[in-house]
Amino acid sequence: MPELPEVETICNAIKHNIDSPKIDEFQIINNKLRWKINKNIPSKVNGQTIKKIYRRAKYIVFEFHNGSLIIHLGMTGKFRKIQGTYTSIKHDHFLIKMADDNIFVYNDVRKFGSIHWASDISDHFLMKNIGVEPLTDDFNNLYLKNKTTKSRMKIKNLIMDQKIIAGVGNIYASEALFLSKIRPTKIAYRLSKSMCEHLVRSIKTVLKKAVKYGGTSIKDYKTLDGNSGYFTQKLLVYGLDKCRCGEKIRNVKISGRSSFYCPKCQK
DNA sequence: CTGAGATCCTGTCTGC
DNA sequence: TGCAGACAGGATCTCA
Repeated sequence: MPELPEVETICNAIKHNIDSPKIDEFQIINNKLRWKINKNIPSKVNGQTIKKIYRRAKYIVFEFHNGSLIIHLGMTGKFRKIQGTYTSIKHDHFLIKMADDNIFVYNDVRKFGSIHWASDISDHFLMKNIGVEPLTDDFNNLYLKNKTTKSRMKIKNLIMDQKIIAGVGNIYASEALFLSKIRPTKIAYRLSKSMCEHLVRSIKTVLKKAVKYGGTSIKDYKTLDGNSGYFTQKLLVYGLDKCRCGEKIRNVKISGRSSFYCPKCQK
């Protein structure tokens, strides 16, 4: 899926593509997503004004006075903006027609995405166990050291755990570990204090940079206008054959996910 | 409690 | 060209 930078990019794109924040009509096209789309959503949001659009972890949140829409893009979820008449294409799931005549259509090939209505978002099951936002001060050396000290997980799994850090996925986990010179297979509690500090810095650096470049496009990710992100060209290990040091990059499976690292640069 | 594996679904690519 | 199998950026659930 889109990870933090991609969701942030899409969130910003939606914000900037809304002239009037009032929703005319929410329409369910195909309710089969990760969780069936609740039939009551239209009655909650039709005619309502969006107070705020923001990202939390990998979720896009539309906030209203009476509650929030929580959207996850799964692996292949994307929005496209159209104007005028809606023409359906394969794998469309729902659309949000704004009063300003813009229509945002959600399309998801693999159906791993989701949309929920929550009257109280802090209480929602998808939200209440989410960990710290990595780009805030809450994510710091002390926080990561506390988490790693008592964990026997492989460090890559730990930083991808949404209950611990919100928004880091498979690509940026590999990239951050490369910057930190730590192997993805290293057991969390074996990280030294300075390794933890380096990792905190690296996660922040890589995410910020990816946001700046509009995200990464490996396969399915597209921003609102159909463009791919430019961070793809900035990747240092993910999906690459050769490290900049000349060494061949290894691709190992960790909990079933491809994990790239340079055996020479990462210890 | 922890951590690993199966699972949801479709499209694309590789190899025979 | 056909077809089987592997694989894809997520995260929840089940089980040991």
